[in-house]
Amino acid sequence: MSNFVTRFAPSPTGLLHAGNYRTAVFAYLFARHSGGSFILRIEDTDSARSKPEYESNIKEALAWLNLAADQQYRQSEHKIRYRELLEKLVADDSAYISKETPKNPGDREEVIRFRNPGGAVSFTDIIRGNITMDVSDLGDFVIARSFDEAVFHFAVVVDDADENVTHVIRGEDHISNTPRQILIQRALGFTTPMYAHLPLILGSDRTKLSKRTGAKALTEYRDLGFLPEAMLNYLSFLGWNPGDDREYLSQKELIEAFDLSRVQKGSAIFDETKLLSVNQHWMRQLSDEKFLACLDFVNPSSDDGFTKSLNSEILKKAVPLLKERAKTFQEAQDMLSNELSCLFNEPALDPNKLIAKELNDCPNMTKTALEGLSGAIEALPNDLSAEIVKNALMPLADAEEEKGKGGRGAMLWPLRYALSGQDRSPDPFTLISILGKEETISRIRKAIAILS
RNA sequence: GGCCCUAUCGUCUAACGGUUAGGACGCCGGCUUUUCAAGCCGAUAAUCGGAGUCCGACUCUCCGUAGGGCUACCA
Repeated sequence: MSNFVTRFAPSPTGLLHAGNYRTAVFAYLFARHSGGSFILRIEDTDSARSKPEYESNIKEALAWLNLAADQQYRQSEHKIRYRELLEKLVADDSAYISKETPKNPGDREEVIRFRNPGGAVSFTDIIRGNITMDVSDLGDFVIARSFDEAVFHFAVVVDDADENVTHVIRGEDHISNTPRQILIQRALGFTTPMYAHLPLILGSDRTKLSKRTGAKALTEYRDLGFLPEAMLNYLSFLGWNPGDDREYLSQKELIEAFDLSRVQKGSAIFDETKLLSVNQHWMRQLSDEKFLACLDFVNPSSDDGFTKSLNSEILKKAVPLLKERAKTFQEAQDMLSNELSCLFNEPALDPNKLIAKELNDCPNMTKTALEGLSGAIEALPNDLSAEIVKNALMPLADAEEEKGKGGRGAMLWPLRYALSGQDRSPDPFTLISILGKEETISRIRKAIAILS
């Protein structure tokens, strides 16, 4: 246990993207690793732009990632405290009420400005070391629009102090804001917390991730059938690594391994391709039962009922195929509706495709091949595995190979096509093991009928 | 423009003065294979440039260059 306190302080003025949540992940990991606490603070001081739906989206995303906060609150709940301290600053002349000529709609005639003492302010950043900035050119900056409307810099300082925040972990875009916040802390007699400014997450255009440049909201990934453990794993590895060769860590392992001293200084580009492969890894870790459950809850907040219409026995057998092919659950659903639909529905066959290319001048050979196959399958036990089927049928295909006309394909292509009706599908042995003897033979008979 | 931060394969990164500069993802090739996917094996690929310091720099210093951030009565 430690007395470390850190926080995630999003503003509910839009849907947050992966870059925002990466900050939450690091703060959370830091808190849990050190046995400290993690606060969720909703920064809704901009009442015009803050929306309840954005706040609930933030909470949904955090719940999805399994980043539980020890405490949570909104800054709008602290107005009285802000007013009290604002009045104190004005009373001791650290701040003053300033007459303004409004520049933008909504601007006040009077605001509260901080009396900037100027000079150099420096602080130590855990990730970057010492940073010094001349604060003079900031001028007397605005700390509140009125006594009841504190502005970001002021509210942050007050809350961090009141909540005993020891470590401010936030994006690098706040480095330039830090000196003025330190000025406010000094005026209020607060101690300065430790700062850790994280490198930014960039889009493929190498600029800060933003909706405008096409960054998805984090919850979109959830709705696309990504696993939270994959997202957490991927996000943790953006700007940090455990110091060994491990690439896939569970939340528990991440908490154990996390350390701010291994955080990168340079920004990282968000790479969806890599995310996809991490997601595939975690999908494969799931038990078949859990995998099936996820198929119906691509968006965990509601049951799509996707699998209801599918034969459950067959679906169960298809899970290994999905695990090997799909990189998201959305993809898995799509496969079930497309290239794997032949598992559930008898395909329509095109006679021209039934015959292997090399043999298209003699349909009779294909017909005999299918008849031979059908007989061999008939002789198989009822309980089939792809292995058993393969062992039984490959000799026949090899025999065809001996004859030299078209090789194994002369037999295996029509078999696979008769069963799938598709140019691309799993191999015929797997198909047979899933479809079962009866259905397989029925489909082969229909294919033979088409050839006649 | 001013201030600040940053800089290793295409991407995420390892190497905290001494390595043939390592791994992962992707890409490419091969094996396997009727197809697709998977799997296995392999290849290509990087220290931004220039000065220093040092016996020795990816690593330290300085100068460039490039990229990014901030520069609101947004956060």
